[in-house]
Parts: sequence; structure tokens; C-alpha cells
Amino acid sequence: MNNLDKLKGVFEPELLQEIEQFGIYQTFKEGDLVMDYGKYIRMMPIVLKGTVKVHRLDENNNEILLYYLSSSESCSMAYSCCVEAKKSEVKAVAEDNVELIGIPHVKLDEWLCKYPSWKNYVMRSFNERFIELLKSIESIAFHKLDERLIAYLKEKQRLSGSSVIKASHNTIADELATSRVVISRLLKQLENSGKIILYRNEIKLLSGFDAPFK
Amino acid sequence: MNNLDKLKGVFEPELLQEIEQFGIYQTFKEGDLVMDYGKYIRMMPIVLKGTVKVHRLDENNNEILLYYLSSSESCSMAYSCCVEAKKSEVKAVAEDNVELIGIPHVKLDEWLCKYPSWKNYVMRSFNERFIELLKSIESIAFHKLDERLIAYLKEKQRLSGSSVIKASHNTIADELATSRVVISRLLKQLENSGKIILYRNEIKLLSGFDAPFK
DNA sequence: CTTGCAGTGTAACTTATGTAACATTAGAAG
DNA sequence: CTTCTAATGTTACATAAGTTACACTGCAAG
Repeated sequence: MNNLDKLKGVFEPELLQEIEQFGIYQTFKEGDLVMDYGKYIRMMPIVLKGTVKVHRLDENNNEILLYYLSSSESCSMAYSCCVEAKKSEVKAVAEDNVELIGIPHVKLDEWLCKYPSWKNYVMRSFNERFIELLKSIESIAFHKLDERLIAYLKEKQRLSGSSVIKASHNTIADELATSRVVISRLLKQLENSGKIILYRNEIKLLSGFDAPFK
Repeated sequence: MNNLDKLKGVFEPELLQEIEQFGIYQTFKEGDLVMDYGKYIRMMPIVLKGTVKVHRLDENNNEILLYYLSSSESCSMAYSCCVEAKKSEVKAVAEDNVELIGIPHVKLDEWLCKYPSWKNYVMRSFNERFIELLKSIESIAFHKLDERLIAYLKEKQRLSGSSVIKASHNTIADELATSRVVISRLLKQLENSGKIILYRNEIKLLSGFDAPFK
């Protein structure tokens, strides 16, 4: 369980020990379902390794990406669900090989008073998730699809650490809540303007990708 | 301070007493600024009377409505800002005459361990705000403007308890992040289909307003 | 090899929404 | 009353995005 070391800077030693003792270590493979709609949440996940995609579906199963969780981040929506014994409003899927540690809901409360570092972590998580949701709203409400697509590619680049993004046009379309044809069209425009190169299931971001839009 | 009675069912008596003792009672008139961008938040507001509109602006000062806070509700984003000493990411404006009680940030922490009802209230608030933000995202991402406009009018109706909505087309356009002409167009369509009647600064929802769309 | 399919390219068209420009009207202020 | 301004109505047009349809291609399974 050496990935717990990543939390060393975040929590005090006694709390780390409790996390190791009571936390439930889990691994997921790419595509595995980490949380699903309508399920009761019994523990709050802290991601140790890999990336978890958190998204939302509407009535017609159209999805939209909310945000990604990466190392040492956690989903506060799960937290408030736990405490309130509510069903999940979001769906979470492993983007790659994911390791996480699940904190049982009985401990969430207990630690809140016992460990200041835990309370701070929880509050920071709440704040980060709020900001991510606000960014998401801002993006959808104020930005055109071409800008959103560029932001999406940059985020993928940041998370994977690679300039080669592995994704089909279809997947991207789903995550941005639009259709495949539209994404293909916009990607082709980006390729024609020399910012990316398209391959099958892969998009290579070129050096000029960070250049100002338009 | 008799509006505190509204919180009787929510908090235990000892906590109510502390709220009365340490809370800072404030009133706002229609249009008054309750929270602003970039300001440090020093207390968490609990709305006692009236409605507070919480919204967000982009770089170009285009606003978009996030949600409304009404009686006994509170803005959890303020909470996490307080605890983390972060600047506000949202703007809040009084919709009408508003009374609220501000809980100083030193008490937020203290009560979390001391009063279970406080912890539950805070967690419930977090959850409610998350759900509101998710609804907002869903609305913008998956629904056309006509549906969003109808939902907006219904929400206004629910909050005010009246079928006569007082708002200019311009205001509505701002809150839905679109332009006045578009709103006028859609409202006129609704009027032509017999669902509403338009007056100056007023919109009257008719009985058939709840009928299925289209 | 050949078969099949997911992934992609692309054209043609529809529709929702944004934008600019201008006329009209209601009500407030003087 | 007149004057001014915000609010509204309306037209005409531009553009982003959604939709349908179909062709083509790389690749994996048999």
C-alpha cells in the first residue's frame, strides 16, 4: 500500500495510520465503474493513482463531463452523500488503472473533530469541487464548442502528461455533450490550422497548440 | 429577531441560543449586494426571510444564474470559502427585502463538533448546493432556451408564490446568459400559444402554463 | 485471405441562437 | 402637458451547432 505515501504531506501521522487501518483499498481498470447513479454511497474515495472521470447523464443518457479526479483528490459529492445517506447524483469511471482508498462513512464524522488536517482536507475538497463545477458551467454557458474542445484537449494533456491524446471523436463528443460529426469537423479545422495531427484513436497536439485562439 | 423562529425545527435549542448570541443579523433591500467576487468571506449567511440570487459572471461581465437561496437555506460555497479563507467565486444579490443571520467563521468550526444538528445542516447544505449546480449544468447543456425559459418562470413562480412574475426581458436574458431579443422572441411565442400574457415588467402565467411543452 | 465493424471524412441541409438596426410604447420625471 | 428613457416588438441577416446520409479506411477476428 505504498501509494499511501502520497498522502503524507496532507495528513498528520496518526490520521495516516487510521486511514491505513480503516480505509478500504481498491483498484479499478480502465473503464470500470467507480460510482453509479442512484447507488447509496458508503465510503468516500481518495484517489491514490490514476484518474477518475466524473460525469452526469440526462434523461436520454446523454452524458456530460464534470471533472476529473487525480492523485490525492477526492469527490466531495460522495462525502455529502455519505453523511446524508443520499443516492449518488453522478457517475464515476476509471480513466486508466486507478488505485483509491475508500474511507468508511462512520470515520468521516469521527475524524472531522479529531483531526484538523482531515477537516481542512474535506473543506478544501468541497471548495475545489465547487470551483470545478463553476468552471464547467462557465465553459458551457459562455464558450463556444471550439474553445471548449481546445480546453478539453489541454486538460487531457495535463492529466496524462502526454501530448498524444488517446480518444475517439465519439468519446469526445459524448463528454462535451455534442455529436460526433461536430467534433470531427472542429478537429479537422484544428488540424488544417496546423495545431494538431489526427490519427485513428489518437490526437497529437503540436507545439503551436498553446497559441492564442483564432 | 423573531425570524430566528424559522430555524427552530432545524437546530437544537442550545445551538439556537448560540446563533442568537454570536450570529450577526443583517437586512438587505432589493438589489443590495450580499456577496461579491474576490471578497474574502468572514461569515456564512443563513437566509431568514426573502430570496437571494446567486450568480456568476464571466470575463466579459456576462452573468448566469446559479440558484436562489430562500428561507433557512444557506450558501455552502461561502462556508468552504470561510474555512479555507478563499475569495468568493460568486456574486449574491438580494431579490427582495432580505433578512439573514451571518455566522462568524470561528463558530463554524466549533459547532461542527459540538452540535450534530449543525453538522447535519452544513452537510445538507453542501449537498443541496451541489445538486443545484448539477441541475444548472444539466439545464444549460441539455436543454434548449425555450425549455430553460419555462423552467425559469416556474422557479420564479415557486419562489414568489405568485403567477405574476415581475422581471424585464433584459433581466431574464442576463440570468439565462442570452440576449434580450431572443427572450422577447420566445416570450412572444409563449404568449401566442396562450400560456402567458405579457405586460410591461410583468409576465402573467396562465393556467395552461404547466401543460406539456411543445 | 475476407469479413465486419468502429472510427473517420465530408457534403447538404435544418434549426436554434446571436446580432444589428429600428419603431413603438408605457410610464416616470419635469 | 411635454420630454425622456427603459422596455418591448419586429425584421433581416449571420453563424454555430445539430442532423442525416453515405463513403472510405484501418484493423481485428475468423
